[in-house]
Parts: sequence; C-alpha cells; structure tokens
Amino acid sequence: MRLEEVAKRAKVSIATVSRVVNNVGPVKNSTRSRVEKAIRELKYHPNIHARTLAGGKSKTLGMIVSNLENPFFLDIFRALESDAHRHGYEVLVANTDYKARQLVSCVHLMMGRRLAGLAVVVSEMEPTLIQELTESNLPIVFYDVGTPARNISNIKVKYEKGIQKVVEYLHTLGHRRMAFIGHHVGLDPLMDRKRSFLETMKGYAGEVEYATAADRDGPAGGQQATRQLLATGFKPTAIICVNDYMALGVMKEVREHGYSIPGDVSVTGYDNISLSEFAHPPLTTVNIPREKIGHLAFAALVPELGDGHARGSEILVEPELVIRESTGRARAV
Amino acid sequence: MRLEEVAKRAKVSIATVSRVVNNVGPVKNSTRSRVEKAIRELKYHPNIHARTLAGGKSKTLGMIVSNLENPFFLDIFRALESDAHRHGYEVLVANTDYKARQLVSCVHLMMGRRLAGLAVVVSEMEPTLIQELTESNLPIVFYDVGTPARNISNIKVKYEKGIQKVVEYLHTLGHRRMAFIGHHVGLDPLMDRKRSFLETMKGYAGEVEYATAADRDGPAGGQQATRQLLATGFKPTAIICVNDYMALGVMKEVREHGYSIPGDVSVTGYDNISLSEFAHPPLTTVNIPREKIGHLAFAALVPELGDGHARGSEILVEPELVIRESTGRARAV
DNA sequence: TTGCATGAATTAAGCGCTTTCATCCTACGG
DNA sequence: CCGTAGGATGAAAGCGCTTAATTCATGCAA
Repeated sequence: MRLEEVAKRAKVSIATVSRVVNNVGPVKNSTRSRVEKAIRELKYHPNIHARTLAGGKSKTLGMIVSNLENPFFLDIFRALESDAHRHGYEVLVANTDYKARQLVSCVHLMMGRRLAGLAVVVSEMEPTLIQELTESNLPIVFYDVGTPARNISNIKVKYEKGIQKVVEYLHTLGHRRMAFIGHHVGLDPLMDRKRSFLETMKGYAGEVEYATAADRDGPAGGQQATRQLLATGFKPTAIICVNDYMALGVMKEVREHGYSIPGDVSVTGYDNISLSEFAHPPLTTVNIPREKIGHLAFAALVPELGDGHARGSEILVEPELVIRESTGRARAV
Repeated sequence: MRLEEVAKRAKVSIATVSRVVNNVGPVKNSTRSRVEKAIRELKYHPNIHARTLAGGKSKTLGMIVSNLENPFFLDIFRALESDAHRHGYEVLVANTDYKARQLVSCVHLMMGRRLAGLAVVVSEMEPTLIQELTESNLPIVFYDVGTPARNISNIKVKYEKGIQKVVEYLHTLGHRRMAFIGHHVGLDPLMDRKRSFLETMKGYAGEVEYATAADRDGPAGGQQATRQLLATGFKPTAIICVNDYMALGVMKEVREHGYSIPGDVSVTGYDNISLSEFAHPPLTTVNIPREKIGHLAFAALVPELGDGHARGSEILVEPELVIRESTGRARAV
C-alpha cells in the first residue's frame, strides 16, 4: 500500500496525500476528506523508512541501558517513552548486559537509524566511543558516564552522597561491622559507589570493620555475593547494597543463614525501585528520581519540546534517604 | 557519511562498496580490503532506512506486550531477542498497558516499519485488528489470543490446567476457603483463568467457599485487590493469584493484616518469574516456560532460521506446578 | 475586461541504498 | 595470437516518501 494508490483513489497527486498525512501546507477541506477516506478504505500506513529517508529527520529516539531487567532502567525508559509519545516520538531500547562491546554495537546500530537523539544510560563505557559520539551530530544524553560537549548533555547523580547518608545513618544506629555488596567490579560509576563506601568507612577508622563482595546484577547475584561474603567468616550487622535489585537476593541469603532482618542484620538498597516497598521487610533505600531523570533526558534530547535545560549542559540530581523497615539498631555486641 | 564517500575514498563504485558491506557477490580480495579500510577510517554506518527501502526487506522483528514491567513479558522478550540477535535480527518492543486502543496504534506503527515479523504477546484484543493482520502479509505470532491463518501462528498455554493443578493441590492441603485475585476484568484470556478457577471451585460445590477480586497488574494492584477482598469480611485460607507479579503485593497486604504465610494463609502465583523465588516466603507458582515461548515465537516468525514448526500452526505449551514455601496445610478450623 | 495577488494542487528532484544488467578485464584453450 | 568464458566492476533504475519549485485556479481591484 503506497501513497500512489491512495492518490489514485482520491484522484489527487501523491504530494497532496503526503500533505494531508503530515498535516502540513494548505489543503482544501473537500480534498482533505476525500483523501482521508481513501486512506481509511485502503488501510494505508506510511512507510517509515521512506519517510525518514526523504525527510532527513526521524521521530525516533534511542535508549541504551545496561540491564533492562533491573526495574531501575525500565523506569527511566518508561518516563522517557511517555514524554516521547506525548510529542509523537517513539523510543527504541537496546540492552548491553553491562558489556562494553555490546554497547559499541548498540551505538552503531543506533547510528544507522539516524535517530533524533540517543540516551545512554549505562555503567560501562568505551573511551573511543565517547569520542565517536562527540564527533557525530547526534544529540546525546549520558547518564552517569561521559562528559558534556556541543551535542552531549549529562545527567549525574551524586551517588557518593547517597552512600554517605546510608552509612552515617547506619553508624548512628550503632552499626560497627558493615559490608558493601556491589556488582561488576571494574565499571567506573559503580566503583564510585564502592569507593564512596570505603572512604566513609575510613572516616570511622579504628571504630568500624568492613568488607565488600560483588557479583552480577540482580537478586541471584546479590545472593551469591552474600554467600561469598559470609563464607569469609565476617559477620556484618549491616549490609549496604549497590542497588535494590541485588538487595532482594541479599535478604534471601541473609535469612537462609538464620539471621533476621533487621533484628540481626540491617540491609539497605539503592534506587528506591517500586519493588523495594514490596520486599519483606520493606527496604530502606536511597531514592533516585527515575521519572525525573527520564523527563530530563527527553528535555535534553529535544530541547524545543521538553521544558527547560539547554543541550550540552550538565544536570545534577540529588539522592535522598528513604527509611523503611529493613534497618534497625545494631544488636548489642 | 554515505556509501558514496566511502566509494570515493576507496576509488570504487558504490555498488562495490554495497557488495562488501553486505558480503554478497564476487569482490577481489585486494578491493575488499581497500573498501573495508575506507569504511573503518570514515566510521561508516549504513543507513538502515535507505537499506530496507531499497532492499524491500527488513531484519527487524516487532514485539508487542501488555506490560513490560511485568517480568513475565520481559523474559519472553529477552528470549526472542537473543535468538534474533544470533541471526542478525533486531527486535522492537512496544507496550500497550493492557489497552486495546494502544494495541491498535502499536500495530499500525509496526506496520509502517515493514517488519520481518511481529510477535503479539498481549491479553487484550480488538476484533477488527485480527482481520487487518490476517489480511496483511506480515508474518505474525500470537500468544494467548488470535487464531491461526496463512501468515499467523499461535502459541497457547493451557492456563486452565495450571489453575486446576493449583486448586487441586490446595484442596489436598485442606483448604476450603479460597480466593482468586485477578486483574483487568474484561480481557478474554484473563477471564479464562478466572473462569477456570470458578469451574474447579464448582467441582467442589458445597464443600468450599470462594471469592474473587481484581485490580491492575503489579504488586500495587495485588495489594489493592487483597485489601478489597479482605474488607468484605471473607477470610480465605488460600489466595490464588493470576500471576506472580501481583502475588508480591498480595503477600504484603496479607501480612499487614497480621496473617502469616503460609501459617494462616497460603498464597500462590502463576508464571514462575525469577522474582518468585526471592519473595519471602518463596512463592508456590505455576511455571510457564517463557524462554521456550520466546524461542517458539522466533521460530514461527523466521521458520527458515528457527528450528522446527511451520508458520500458520498452533503450538501448545504445558504449564507445571512449582511448589515452594508460600503454601502449606490449611489451619485447622 | 485585464491584471495580479493568493491559495490549491502538481511536477519533479532527490534521500541513501540494493540490484539488475551491461561492461570490462584477464586468463585460458585452440 | 585470437576468441571467449567468467570473474570483477560500474552504471543506472528504482524503493516510497518529502519538499522545493512550479503551474493552475480563483477572486478582486483597477
């Protein structure tokens, strides 16, 4: 079904049909309705490829995430998508599984699609990629990684601050043996969080003991990391997790060792995904405003439509502590 | 960056470059490497729109789901995507939020993309849509809805059978007051599950009491539905949920009423999403082989690559009971 | 009546690629 | 040494659409 057949049926030129489809330029009402009728009757759907090829511009945004399974990323995607749809855009997602190589191939795929913009919400990075993207003309917004440039905006969260708040809160509750459960050692932004944990710990030097463990993202990874941690003989009274999704698995393993939460061990997450509220006990965590991040991303990619924030800027987002029932006073030693 | 610039730099025609890029037709080795060098140096990425427009065929599959947030759908997507990637295809997801209207617009969007195939994994349906899709030439695979046709395959799960197994199992444990928590009344396949519950209940007529409640998909919906259910004064000893994702919220609400699981109330889910294992207590559920479904979908859409199953057929999948710790003997009356 | 704005519709030139068909070598048998 | 098969290339015709530039009506002032 092509423009031409619609044109023939409505007895006009294809240019006219194109105009009514796109709702641009002057078209007499009688002609318009004749064309619309033909479109309906023939069930015409414009070929998006021909359209973007001819028009040179696309109404599609791309988004690359590290792990779509982690609700954190999904939430950002949904917020971005909702803004996008409101303005007639579509969003394409791609997943990297935290692998830099896959990130590169995702980006190349995206470049081939001549997108209107690309949101890169990942923890891994490939140095050459940053340069390649900077050189391109694609509007880009990075979350967590990258540096601002002519066509690149950055959204950053003060992760360290969140971790710091968590640690201080736990310290106040009397915890002196803490552990950090992370994932994917070697990824910069994730290291930041661990580093922040370690530094805050050093602030309490002499006073506290601590340890760290890591495994892949997700409940299964959290469980595995916890198993390793506890196997070392270290007995933390509080476990700080790099994100909520892992914390779900951490809690399970802690319980399987016969500890109660928060009676024996306090557990904290990070992100405040909606599941954290439905965990048992509900998880103390750090809220990252994912919805806001999605909106900011859209605004950065399509500045003429999204409200505020010019392209090429750096945007900071503040995390905030959410206290629920997975944390409590440290058991007296 | 276009084919032409690569051609100029490698001092060949664009036809030759195209041949190298697509790895078709005879090209002298020396020429090939010259072209490949030029491609690398210029960071050329083919324009996918021009490509599918000219070639007339696409290497993109579409997938429409009801609620990407529910891990059930995400798992199917990931399985499909993994097969797709292995064969050089991409997958586009779209979400309907269980709304038939959104389903229609998703389908139209997909049609405009001239996909290689479309997987429709939704619970809602629009009768005219089925016909429109049947008339189109797009290879399609439906999950749970629709009827087979020339270009349409169907994957169906014997949901009723799963529900039946759950109910019988609970009955064996002595449960005589059961409730069904569903979602989105009015959607056919979901009604099936509820109907199956009601029919099995009738099998125990006189012997058992039962009730039903419903709210939107997800933990929050499960919680809300449970609140309503318990507000009626009905005191079930077992709650059967339409899926695991809702069961997460159901358990929370049950506990907030001071009941223990499974001591006072047994809870079951459906789907066996990976989170069900990390719930507390781990959820008794019915396994739906989502990975297998994803693979079947790919095989149905691209029969020449996927192993087995011709297009236009109907495929049945068997659910199976998974007993964990959220169910136990009914408390003595 | 003629002329000229103005609005409505058409013509035609690409967008960047694939693919057929024609062309050009090169090497080999006669 | 020539003819020619066949591999390697190039030229050119679209794919279905957008968008100038252009033509064609129409109405109104002069």
